[in-house]
Amino acid sequence: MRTPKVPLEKFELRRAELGEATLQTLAALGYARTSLREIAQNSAFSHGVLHYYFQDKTDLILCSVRQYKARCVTRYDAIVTEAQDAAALQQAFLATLGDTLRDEAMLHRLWYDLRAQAMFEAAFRADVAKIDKSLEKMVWNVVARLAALAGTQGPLPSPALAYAALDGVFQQALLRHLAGDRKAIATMQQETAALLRLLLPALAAAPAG
Amino acid sequence: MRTPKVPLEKFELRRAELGEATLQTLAALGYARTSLREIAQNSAFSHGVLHYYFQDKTDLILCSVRQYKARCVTRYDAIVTEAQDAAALQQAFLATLGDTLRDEAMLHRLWYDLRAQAMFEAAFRADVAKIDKSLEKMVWNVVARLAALAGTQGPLPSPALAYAALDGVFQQALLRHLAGDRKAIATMQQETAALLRLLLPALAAAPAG
Amino acid sequence: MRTPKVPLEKFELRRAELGEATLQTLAALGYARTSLREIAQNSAFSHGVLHYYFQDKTDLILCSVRQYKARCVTRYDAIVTEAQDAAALQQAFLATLGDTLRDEAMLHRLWYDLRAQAMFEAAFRADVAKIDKSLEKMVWNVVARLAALAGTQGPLPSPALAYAALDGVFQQALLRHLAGDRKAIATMQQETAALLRLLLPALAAAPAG
Amino acid sequence: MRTPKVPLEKFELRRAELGEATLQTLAALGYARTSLREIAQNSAFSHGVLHYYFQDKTDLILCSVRQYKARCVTRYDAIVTEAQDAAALQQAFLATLGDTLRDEAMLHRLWYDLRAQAMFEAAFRADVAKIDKSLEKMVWNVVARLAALAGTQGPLPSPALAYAALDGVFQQALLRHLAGDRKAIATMQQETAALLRLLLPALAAAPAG
DNA sequence: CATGAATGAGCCTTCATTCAT
DNA sequence: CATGAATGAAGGCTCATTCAT
Repeated sequence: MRTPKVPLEKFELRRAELGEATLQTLAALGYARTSLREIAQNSAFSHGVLHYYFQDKTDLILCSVRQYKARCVTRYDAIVTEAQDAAALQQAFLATLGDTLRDEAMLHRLWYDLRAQAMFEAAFRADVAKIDKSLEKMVWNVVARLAALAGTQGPLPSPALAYAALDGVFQQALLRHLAGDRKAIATMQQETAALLRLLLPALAAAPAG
Repeated sequence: MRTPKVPLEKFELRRAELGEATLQTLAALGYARTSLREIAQNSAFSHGVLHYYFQDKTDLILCSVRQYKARCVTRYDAIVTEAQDAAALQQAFLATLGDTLRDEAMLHRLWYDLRAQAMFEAAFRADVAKIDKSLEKMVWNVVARLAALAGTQGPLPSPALAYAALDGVFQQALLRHLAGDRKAIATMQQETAALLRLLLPALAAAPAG
Repeated sequence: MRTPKVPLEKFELRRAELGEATLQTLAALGYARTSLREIAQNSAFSHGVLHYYFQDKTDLILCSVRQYKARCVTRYDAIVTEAQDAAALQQAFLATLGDTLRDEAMLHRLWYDLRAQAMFEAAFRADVAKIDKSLEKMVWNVVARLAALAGTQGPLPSPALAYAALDGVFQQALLRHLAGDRKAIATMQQETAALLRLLLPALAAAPAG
Repeated sequence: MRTPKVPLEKFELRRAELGEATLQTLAALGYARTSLREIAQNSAFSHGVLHYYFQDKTDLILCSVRQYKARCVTRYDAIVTEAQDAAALQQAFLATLGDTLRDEAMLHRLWYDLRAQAMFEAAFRADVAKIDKSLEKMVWNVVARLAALAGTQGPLPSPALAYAALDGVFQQALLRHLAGDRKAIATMQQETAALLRLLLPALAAAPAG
């Protein structure tokens, strides 16, 4: 009871804090342009501290990437739980996707950047794959619930296919949004709606309001 | 503004040659890890000459990216022209997709890398967007022809949606392929087939062999 | 000037303990590659405590060097006391030299390292000189006793010369031993015997068994 | 004939130039305190150049060490050739040893430093061993010639023993000289003379003038 | 034209040292 | 007393870029 925090817990807290600064810097500059000095300047600490809490740059980036995951993965849980019918769920989903695109564009471009880096650097692969799997699960939560609410009878698409296709649409939208396209969000929502109708034909019968 | 005293044709030839070396190096190492020295070493020229033919590193990379486009964009023209029926076209498409994934994985991971860089560096955006548009057109060539051969009656998906969804599937497959998944290609082909059936329901009636 | 509130005895005990850890680390890595962190990790203490017990790195190293001296300087006392005749003393001396080379090679290379450092850093000079003097005395103990037992009549070499020459032979042997030469110890013993015969011609008359 | 120097030759020339700057810096600061930036500052170049001409720090140091050897190894050739009798040769030898100690103390302490480093760093061992062998040969040139001129009848000491013992004496003298002992050189000459008389008893009969 | 020598900023990392707790 | 968190200088090294030849 002398020490308010277990040392190890405090250590992890600081790691998380620095991981967050890393995330912000990576999101702002991209992997290729992010240096440890820049990260430290976006934190309350000197750059020497980074090597006190992390083995090396890779360790730091992986830690911050895991933080990204925790932040993303529960984003759609609430709307899945709360939605009363298919139309409402779809609408909430599209709205939240739009919010994400608008508010977290920086963070999401980082994700696509890191996923691309994982194609080159084996060190990133395991973590990136785990996050991708989590995102797939998250998307599937929505799609499966949507299917249930819409009373889908026929076969469902595989979770992998649903995620890949929806992610493809999101990625294109992000690209256009970052290029300054004002209609990127609205277009993304329309295309996502169209894609959902293809994935779950039952939705087409009861279109979203 | 360089005013080359070389005949302009030769100048462009050299640029192309160096662009090709750049492409190979980028594909092997990724944007973040590619240096001008490395590029020069993968070419027949010295390291200093790069700044004679290119303003700076960005100029060089953009040039090499444009070369990437030329290489990709006609890849599916032949099968569109030659296919006699929907089943044959789909089969040829899936086979060629598989070949691409197997034989040009390096080049394609570079594409995803550069597309991610374009989200950070405005200088890359115009070129990346143009290439993305070309790819979309290329994909649409196939999809539209497939629809025609299958005798699709109802509305077609938008070219943007078709491209985004198919690209999403390809990207996931590339990720798994590079991670060592032996079944990545086969899985990609199955998911692409499933996706095509969703995009063009008429295909489902006359499934590919 | 630190005024320790610990009993002075305990303070000195700690210094000795940390000096020992320093000695081990220096012997393992050499002066140029030894860091305070590494030293602390080879001790039972934390890295911060070093600056409580020592003014700075130099102070710590000097302390550990003095410990080295204490360890070495009595090494040949026993054989001088116990030997009954010249042949036995010489044999015991050579045997012990061999043991030293085999068992304490790490510590001895440290000595040569630190002696070289003293040529650059004035701070080391006084301590190194004192140790060198002690070693000279130690060697002379043996040589002088050997001379007495052999019944040497003529003039003796100076202690400084005897030490310098014997040390030169030892140093060469250590170098070869550390380079992996299996015969380094045996060669050293032969050369030392030859050198002793030159230093004390009386030995040649009654050669060691 | 266009280029006044063969490129490769020019490259080696620059390497030698930088090796020389390295040698000066090492001699001034010692291995543990020498940085590449410091070396560059003792040269006409920026520190980036060092990595253009040398693979890494070890490569640079090894190159400079090899230069040390070339400088040392012929130092006594002239006096061996020119000396007419044993007394003259011994006197010339002692005089040159004294000059060396006075004029090149810095360089010689570097040698002892690097020889100590070789006990820790395997990368240095081969070069250090080769130089040590050259020095032994150089010393033996003198000793053997001295023996011949003195008309030595009995067995000679091994070259290794002669070198080790003489080097031990020189090293002690260097230590004292660097510590400010004004009599270090004279003492060294006396002890060397004494050692030579022990090594070559024939010298004692015809003492040096 | 083309080379490769040279620069200097910047990168990741290590380190001795300080200091709040 | 002792810890370990934090600092900032310095280390080896890479890099895009410039420029004399």
